[in-house]
Amino acid sequence: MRPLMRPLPRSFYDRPTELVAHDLLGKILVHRVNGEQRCGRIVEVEAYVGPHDLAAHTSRGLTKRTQAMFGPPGHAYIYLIYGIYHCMNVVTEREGHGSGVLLRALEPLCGLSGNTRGPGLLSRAMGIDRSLYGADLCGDTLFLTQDPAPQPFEIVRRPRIGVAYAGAWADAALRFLIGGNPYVSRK
DNA sequence: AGGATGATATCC
DNA sequence: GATATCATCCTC
Repeated sequence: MRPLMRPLPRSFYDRPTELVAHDLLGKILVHRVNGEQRCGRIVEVEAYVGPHDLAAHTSRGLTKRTQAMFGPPGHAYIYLIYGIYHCMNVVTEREGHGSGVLLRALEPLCGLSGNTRGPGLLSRAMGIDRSLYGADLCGDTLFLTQDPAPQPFEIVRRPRIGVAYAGAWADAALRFLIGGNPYVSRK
C-alpha cells in the first residue's frame, strides 16, 4: 500500500459540495507525522454547501477563522470546538465560494488507536489539530487517496448533527454515511 | 441531563 | 472588554 498512494487531485474538490461529500465515502485519509503513518477509511461526512447554508460557518461571512473555507479547494479547514476537540473539513468548490465537507467518522486502517467515531475523536486519533489549518491536501503530509481495493457499499443520507439552530437548513439531508458500517458515529 | 473548556463572534 | 455560543464527547 506504500507505493502509488497518490493524493486525490485538486479537481476532485473543485466540484459541487454534495457531490464531493458523496464521493468522499470510502476514500482513505492519510496523515504522515514524524515518520509514522496514520490512515483510515471515511465512513461518514457532512456537506456545508456555502454561505447561504445557515448551518455553515461561512454563513456569517469572511472571518479570520473561516478564511480557509473561503480559500481554494483541496485545503483543510480545521477549528476547535467546545474548547476540547478539533474538527477537520475539506474545502470544496472554487476559491471564494465558502463551502466544505466535515469528516465525521473513520474506519481505522493503520497507525490509529482509540475511537474514530465522531469528528472530534477522528481528529484526535489522526493527530490533526490547528497546526494543520489550511494544509494543502494535494501535498504529502495530510491527504486523501483512493482505496486500492474498494468494495461496493450503500450510501445513506440523513440530516446533519448538531445544527438545530439552522432554520430550514437544519433538516436538509446533507449527512452521508456508509449504510451498515459499524464505525459511523450515529445511525 | 449536565459539565468540561477555550476560541470566536457579537454585543456593549 | 464582557458574554453567549458552539458542526462534541463523557459521565452521571
